[in-house]
Amino acid sequence: MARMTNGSGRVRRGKKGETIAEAIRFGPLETWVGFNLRMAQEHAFQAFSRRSQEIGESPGRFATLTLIARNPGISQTELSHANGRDKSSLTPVVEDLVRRGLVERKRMRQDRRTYRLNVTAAGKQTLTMLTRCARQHERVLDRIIGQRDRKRFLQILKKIAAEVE
Amino acid sequence: MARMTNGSGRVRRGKKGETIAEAIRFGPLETWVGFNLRMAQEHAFQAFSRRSQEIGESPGRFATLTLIARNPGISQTELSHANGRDKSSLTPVVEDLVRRGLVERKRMRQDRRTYRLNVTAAGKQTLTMLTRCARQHERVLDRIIGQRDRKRFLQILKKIAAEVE
DNA sequence: AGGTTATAGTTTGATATCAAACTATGTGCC
DNA sequence: GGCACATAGTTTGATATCAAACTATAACCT
Repeated sequence: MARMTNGSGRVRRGKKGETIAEAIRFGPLETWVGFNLRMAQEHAFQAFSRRSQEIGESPGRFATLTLIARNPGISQTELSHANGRDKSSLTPVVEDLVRRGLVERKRMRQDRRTYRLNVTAAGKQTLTMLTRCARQHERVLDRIIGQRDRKRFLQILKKIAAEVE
Repeated sequence: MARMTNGSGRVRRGKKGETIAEAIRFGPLETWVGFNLRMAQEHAFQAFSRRSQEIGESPGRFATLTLIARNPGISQTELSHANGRDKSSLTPVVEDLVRRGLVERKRMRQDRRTYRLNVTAAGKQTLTMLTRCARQHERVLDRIIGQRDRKRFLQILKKIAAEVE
């Protein structure tokens, strides 16, 4: 008795110990963009995470690798901005990518503080696999969103990232 | 010279050391929902984080407190599902809320494994402040999204959270 | 009743992230 | 040249999160 079958249900007991199932009330969260944005992101990320783990890569590596590939010689600070993370978060990520031979890193001549990052041949191979995997993920999201609203939806996401103080 | 003024710019040097500004190329990331969802969420969260820190609360506490208030006697597992987090993440959060007297926690009579959570009077006061703060945040997001698209946008976010495998 | 299985919550260990302090270089200005 | 300041990247310390192992209780089955 009283088996929980899904995550959003709620179970209570009456006076005689009988099972009473109730829906969770979300109150104002129901209509707030912030909360729903977080939930959507979290679920989408988890799904992609499972997918990319199948090919043995952490999901965070993907955007990083793509950005390096598309911007040969990019510096770590530029990369961290493009990727929306603090530069300090990038240190271990880049270290790992270099150690595994996916990315190569050279000091700049003119400015010996900064590194130039480039994807190696092996990195390109990995990126190809990751990209395939990301495309599958995108197809799932596309089907959920629907072709008609997709473009507008993307625009709004970009607008939020750009404009929220 | 060569001062970086914003996050998405890229600076390079030519052969004579002159400054060349370039835009970051996002490649496929540009049109992928997953990436843009993450960026939007991150930015929105950061903004709310700053806002809620002004009243001395961590942003994650907000959804938790709202859900307890709206579902008196909710258990930790139910709460963790509603909130989209693992139950183990909730342990320290609830501990902290209880310690600070915002939430009260009692064992259930019929099932001595589970707790019932309730918001205290002090918790309600804090929640009022947090809610005000969240409403301001929502107004900012609303202005960015636009009244016309808001409803559809929310629907899609909910759909993603619900349906992505 | 008693053993097996399920569930609620906690603990533990791993990861990712940020922010602030730090090191090393570079730039601007006198 | 030399001092103040800016910038690139790293280190450190704090937080949040998950997943798996653990504990205690409870339910199910014979």
